[in-house]
Amino acid sequence: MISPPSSPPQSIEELEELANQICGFTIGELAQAAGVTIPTHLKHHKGFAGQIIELYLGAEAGSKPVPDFEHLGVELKTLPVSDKGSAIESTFVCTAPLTPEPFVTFETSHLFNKLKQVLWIPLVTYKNQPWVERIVGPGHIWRPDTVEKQLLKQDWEELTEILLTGHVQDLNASLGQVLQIRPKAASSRVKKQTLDEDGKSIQVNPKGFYLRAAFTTKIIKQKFMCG
DNA sequence: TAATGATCATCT
DNA sequence: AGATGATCATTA
Repeated sequence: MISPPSSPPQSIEELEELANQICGFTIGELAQAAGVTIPTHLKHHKGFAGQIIELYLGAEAGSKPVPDFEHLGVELKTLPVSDKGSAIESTFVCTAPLTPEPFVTFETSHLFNKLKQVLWIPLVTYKNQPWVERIVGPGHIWRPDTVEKQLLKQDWEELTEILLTGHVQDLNASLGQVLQIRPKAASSRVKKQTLDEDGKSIQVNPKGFYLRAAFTTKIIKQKFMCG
């Protein structure tokens, strides 16, 4: 049986090798082999699958606002996909600053820093199957191509402009072609102080950047179309 | 408190 | 069924 590595991968190649080794196993099998207690419901353990994958790929646990494999510049994302290869959920990228710093560009943004290089791990989910049966699919490193980068940049600039000008309250998830901003908090009752368009202090629900499922579906399918 | 890992629940 | 808004656990 397979077991988690004792140290983080030192190169992209090592990371890809680790990803290859867990391909084909289910989340339940990996958790069991690692001696991790398997929760009954995902509702109270939404990050469980992601954390198991982190364990097997040698990612450092933690909540730092930097890529998972900082020394490699690689961010790790698990993505639940249907048996047809479509993303089932949107993908959280990072917290959206309610008051972005002026002069930060897309290229220097926290968001792009995380999306420069992503190791996508598809988790194949069949309908009505328990989530522990999700199968680890073939992982691959993705770097946004010219078109993808331009789409991300457009959306980021549009959304950041709204934040910069204090129109946070006008934001909703329908904005953005490939990116969107949605609530990211323990509940809608959680509030954070910021300023509105007139510079008046207001309280709003914290937000995060998410990649739309249609966008991540294309990324995952590229792997199978181009090899 | 604010960042990480995300999925849940509801509405259209 | 897809999209939007709400929510859950954990760590520093």
